Amino acid sequence: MARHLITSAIPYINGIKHLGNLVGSQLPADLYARYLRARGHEVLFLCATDEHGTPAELAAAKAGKPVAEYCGEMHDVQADIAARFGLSFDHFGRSSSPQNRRLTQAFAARLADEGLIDEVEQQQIYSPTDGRFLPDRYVEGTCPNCGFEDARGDQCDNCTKQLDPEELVSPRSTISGATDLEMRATKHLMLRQSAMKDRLDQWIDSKVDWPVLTTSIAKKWLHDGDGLQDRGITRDLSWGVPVRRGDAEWPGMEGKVFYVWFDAPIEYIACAQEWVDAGKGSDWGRWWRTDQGADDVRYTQFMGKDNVPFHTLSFPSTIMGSNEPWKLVDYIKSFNFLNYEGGQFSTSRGRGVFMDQALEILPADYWRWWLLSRVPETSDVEFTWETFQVDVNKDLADVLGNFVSRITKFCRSKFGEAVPEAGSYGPAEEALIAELTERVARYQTQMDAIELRKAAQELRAIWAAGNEYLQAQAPWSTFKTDPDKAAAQVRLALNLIPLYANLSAPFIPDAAAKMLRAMRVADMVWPENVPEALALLPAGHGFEVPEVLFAKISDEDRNAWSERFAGTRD
RNA sequence: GGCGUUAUAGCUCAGUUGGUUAGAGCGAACGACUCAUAAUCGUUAGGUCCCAGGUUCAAGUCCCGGUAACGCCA
Repeated sequence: MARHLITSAIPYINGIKHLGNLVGSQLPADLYARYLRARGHEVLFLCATDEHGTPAELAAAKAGKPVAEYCGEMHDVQADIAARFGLSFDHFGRSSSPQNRRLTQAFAARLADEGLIDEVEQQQIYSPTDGRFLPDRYVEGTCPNCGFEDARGDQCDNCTKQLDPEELVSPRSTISGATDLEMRATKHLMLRQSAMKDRLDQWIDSKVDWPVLTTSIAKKWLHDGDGLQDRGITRDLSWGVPVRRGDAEWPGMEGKVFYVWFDAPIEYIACAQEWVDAGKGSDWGRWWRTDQGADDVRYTQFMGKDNVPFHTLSFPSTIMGSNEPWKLVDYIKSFNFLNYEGGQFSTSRGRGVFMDQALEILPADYWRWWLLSRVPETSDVEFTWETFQVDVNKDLADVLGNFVSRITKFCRSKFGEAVPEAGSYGPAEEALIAELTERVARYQTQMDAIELRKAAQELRAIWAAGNEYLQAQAPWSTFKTDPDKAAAQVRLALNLIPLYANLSAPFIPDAAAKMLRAMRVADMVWPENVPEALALLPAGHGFEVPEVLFAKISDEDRNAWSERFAGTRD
């Protein structure tokens, strides 16, 4: 038994995430966490909402609420949806927590003490009326390119030209409408990532078993152009972690906050503290401090490819640069993007399926299976309603669901609702047991390696093996000539159900639970020994024929959903 | 405009450090079975691995050029 720390990239607070966000981090992290727990490992699986920054302020303003209140509400909404998707976080924290505030400020102080923070002066737009500096998105004006009057500070929505806010003709504040804007000098903190370059380079080079997607992105940022650049870690906003040097004031940094990308990954650590403070655990140090036992922990991070630079370079800069005994990540599993019907999922345009909508139309297991079995591991992957319908109907309804249905109903009609006793296993049964032993071993190997598509493929083959066995042995024919032999065949086939449930639970936890309930098995137990696991249900053990595990998706449903999710979010 | 990614069967995707007849699932055709959610099981067909060069005994795999699609950035 080992200890595994697992974190998923933390989703941003402003709104409900779509399936592309889900499949890129939280869902595969959950699969891995569930699998490791099932194998008897000690797991701490953490996630949180990423709450700071301008988009949160804008979303709160749009909702007409104070930003803290807005974030609190959205956190609860996201936590609820995550739970309904079966995401088994040990704690779902918040980057705006007091724990994260303290920790972020402490890290900044350490980095400054280590000489890894520079103070630099920059010119930025200031609004005397609002009494604050304005980030790009808080400035609007006339586009210098096309004359559009409501161009934003970062981009003109009319001609799509990318802009700098000072280029705008007659710029105004979007907060107050004030037009008396001026350029003022302001001081910011830069994290000297360039000074960490060689250490990071060696570290990344040592990770020969990491996915190519992860290391290639890291190396590109390390070596492209002038190499790894220093990064501003402060912003002129009010919503965020106030810039302080530990417990002390930071002269010249009054009214500023840390940049969201500085404090967000630190939340991985703070989240473990929140977990303890919430009374769910007793010791976070043994997970995060190498001087408190965390050297024994294997730490795995899950994220989409857009997050890789921050997790391979920025956050490690913070950890390494502190020269304190913090746990560094052992393995970074990164994913490509999921596309939607020939284009991108789009939060702003409401294109694609969002987590809440997904659960309105189908149970979580349908989505979990499809997304996890085709997770974008090596390239971007395309979601289409047609393939979703075909894949889910085939795998879940026809192969797995129908297997459970056919064997329980056949047993009920010929032997009653209990495992039949007569007969004994012959060569065909031994061959099936041997095949499954081999396949389960392969399945475990793939899961251990976090090769998720291959693992799903093996699991599908394990399901199909039951159908192949029944088809070849045909107990419905055997029964006419040799009822005892048919009884033995049925006994083995019934025993496949709890085996399948236990193996499948990381992918489809709800259906797995239903299968075990129908077979009157109380606990999930991983089949470490397949022959023993296939003797779990003794002769005479009662069961029920379960409800249809997976109803099929009809063409009408598919067409209706395809239309509903094509354009704007309803 | 700059940078990057991708290009393999009708569809969605695998193809490990270059090494024998290029794989899977779905879809299609045909057959078997009739216990089951008209489900299952088997067999078969289908590919100039985008185009054009190059390196090599050997290229889907490496290099150069082109084309196309997509993405990112200022």
